[in-house]
Amino acid sequence: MGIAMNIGQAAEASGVSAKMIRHYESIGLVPRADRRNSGYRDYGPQDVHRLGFVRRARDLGFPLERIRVLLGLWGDPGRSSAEVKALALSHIGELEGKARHLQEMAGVLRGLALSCDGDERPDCPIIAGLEAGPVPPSGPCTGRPTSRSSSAKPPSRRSPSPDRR
Amino acid sequence: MGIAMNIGQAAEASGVSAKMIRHYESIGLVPRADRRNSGYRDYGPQDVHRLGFVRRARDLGFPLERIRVLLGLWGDPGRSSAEVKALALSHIGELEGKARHLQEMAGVLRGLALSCDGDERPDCPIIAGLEAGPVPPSGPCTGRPTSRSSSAKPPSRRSPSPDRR
DNA sequence: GGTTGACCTTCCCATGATGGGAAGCCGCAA
DNA sequence: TTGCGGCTTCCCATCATGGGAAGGTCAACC
Repeated sequence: MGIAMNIGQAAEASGVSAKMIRHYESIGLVPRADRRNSGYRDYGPQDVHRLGFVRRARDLGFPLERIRVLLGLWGDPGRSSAEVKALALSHIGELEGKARHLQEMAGVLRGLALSCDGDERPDCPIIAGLEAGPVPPSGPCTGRPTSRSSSAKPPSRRSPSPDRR
Repeated sequence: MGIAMNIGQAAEASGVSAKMIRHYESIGLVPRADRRNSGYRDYGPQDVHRLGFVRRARDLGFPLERIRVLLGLWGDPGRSSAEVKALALSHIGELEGKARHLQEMAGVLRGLALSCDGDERPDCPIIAGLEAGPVPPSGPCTGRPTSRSSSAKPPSRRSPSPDRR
C-alpha cells in the first residue's frame, strides 16, 4: 500500500477528503494525479505528503491561495525563511483580527444579556438593544442598558411590533 | 420623504444595502415591500426600523436564520425574555468558540514563527511544521501523531491493486 | 462465469452573506 | 426631449466544503 493508492486511500492517509483532493487538483493547487488505465487516480507517497501539507496549512486557517504560495516556497530551495515568516505573521494578524472581532461581538451581546432577567416576561434589553442601536460606549443619553436591574417590574407590554401591511 | 422612501433611501437610513434589502425580502426575512405604480419598492419608517434591527443583529454576528427568530420574538408580545436570552447566550457561545478556534490557530502559528529566524536562508520551522504535522509541544520524532478521519470504519478490503498504466 | 457491493469517475447543486454587473424601465430636471 | 441616475430582475462570483446522481471499475465470493 505504500506505493500506489486510490484517491480514497490517499484521502485517509492525508486527512484530506477525496472530494477535496479532486477539487484541489481542479484548481491547480496540487498537480494532476497520474491515472491508471481504468481512469482511477493514482497517488504515491510524495502526493500524500503534499496533501498532508495542504491539510495542515488549512488546519491553521490558511486560505487556499496562500497555501498555493506556501507550496511554492516549500518546493523552492532558494526560498528565504523571511518570506515564509512574513506570510505566517501576516496570517497570524488576520486570525487575531477575526478573533478580536468575534470577541467584540460576544462582549457586546454579553453586556446586553447580563441585564436581561431571562424570565417569562417580554421585557428584554437584548431586544431593546437590537431595536435601538448598539450602545456606543458611554453615549450621552443612552438610557438603554442599565435601566433596571431587579426591582419593580409591572407586567409590561410589547415593543413596537413590526407589522405594516 | 419621511414617510415614503425608495429602496436606496431606506438602505441609507437603515444601513442595509439595497442589494441586501432585496435579498432579505426574497428569502422572506422581511415582508414584501409595498410597490408604487412604477414597480418601485416603497418603504416607511416601520420598515426602516425593522431593517435597522436586522442590521444590528447582523453586526452582532447573528446568522440570518436566527435573526428570523429574533424578529419573530420582537413582534411577539407574548414572548419571554428567557427565550431571547437563551438565543443570545447560545450565540455568544458560538462566537466565543469560533474566537477560541482562531486564537488556537494563531497560537500554534506564533509558536512556529517564534522559532523561525526569518533570514535569507531556506531553513524554516514553519515549513517544517506544515510538512511534519502539528507540532505537539516538544514531540520527539513525530511520525503520524494525529491521524484524523481514520476511525470508525470497517477496514476496506481492497488492496492497492497493481494496474498502473 | 456471474453477482455483489464498495469504490471510482464526472457533473451539477447547495451552503451563507454579500457583491458585481447587465439589460431595461422610471423619474426628475434642464 | 434628452440625459442621467435610480430602480427593476436575473445571473454570476466569492470561499471551502459536501451531497448526490449516473455510470464505469475492481476484487471477492458463490
